[in-house]
Amino acid sequence: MKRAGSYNTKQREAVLRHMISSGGAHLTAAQISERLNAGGEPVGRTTVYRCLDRLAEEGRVRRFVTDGVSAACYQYVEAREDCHGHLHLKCEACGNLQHLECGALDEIYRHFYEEHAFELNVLKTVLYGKCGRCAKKENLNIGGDRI
Amino acid sequence: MKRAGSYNTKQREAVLRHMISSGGAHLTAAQISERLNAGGEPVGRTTVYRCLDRLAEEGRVRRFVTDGVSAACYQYVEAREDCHGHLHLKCEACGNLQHLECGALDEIYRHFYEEHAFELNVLKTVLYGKCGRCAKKENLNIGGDRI
DNA sequence: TTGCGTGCAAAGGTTTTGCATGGCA
DNA sequence: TGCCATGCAAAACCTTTGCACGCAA
Repeated sequence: MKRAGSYNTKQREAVLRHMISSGGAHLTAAQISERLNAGGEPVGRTTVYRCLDRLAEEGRVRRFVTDGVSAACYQYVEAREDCHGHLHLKCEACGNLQHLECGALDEIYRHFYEEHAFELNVLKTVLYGKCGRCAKKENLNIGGDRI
Repeated sequence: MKRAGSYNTKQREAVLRHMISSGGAHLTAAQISERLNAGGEPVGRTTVYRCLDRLAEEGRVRRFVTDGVSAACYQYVEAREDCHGHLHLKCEACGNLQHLECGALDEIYRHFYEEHAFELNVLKTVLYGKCGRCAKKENLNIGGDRI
């Protein structure tokens, strides 16, 4: 599964291990680098980018972009690829990105596929809206505009 | 529908007019600025960004991010009222943007709202995937990758 | 030894911000 | 007149690249 002529290095292992141990968390390259540095396994930002690039190429990690301004997020992909995984919900108010893991999603997929002949790409799709906390906050005090 | 205390300027009109006349094309801020300059209606890049920000806020324009490295694209959104409660499906293969009009959507909204406390923003959300035509095509001849 | 990997610094690109000027109402 | 808008330059930001050095095999 390894690219021919590639070496195993501590840094590469550290990055992969950190992705795995973070579960399905969304991490930026900078976060990964910082955490590894704090954990006593320093890996430069450049190297983190390069490792993630390769991992993404191999399909072990997926890269996604929310708004294009903040940094890209990387997420570990469970070995099982054809499990539907999950959708992502991005709150436009607080910027929080939340995983949506829900049994009803299968039904939604099926609906799009059967009724609209559309194969939803879960990896790329991000749903935008407002999370419960922010919606509540906005109802309490009107005029709290945020980016 | 205008923000209170906003002025109409030539630049803002020029940007909006250009978006409208470009149909549903995907344009970057730089492209818009260049074309307007070439057309004798100079609008600075900064201003283009600010106009697009506001138009996106008003829902008249949609902002797309492809990879987070190249520039974001902006696209004019038909201002029809009957487009209000519709999701958009974007085919990653042929690029076609399809309006989704379906009674089941209400149920989906309600599901997100009640089960996940998430208010879906229909204006900004685009579902990515593959339309029926392209999925069928891909099954016939393997290896037709497109961006 | 060979050649890939690493990491610093710098470059490249997009988007935002500060600030003085100009224009709408 | 009072704001808001504009646009230049510069900043902020993420990501990539050049290059010398280090390390895996």
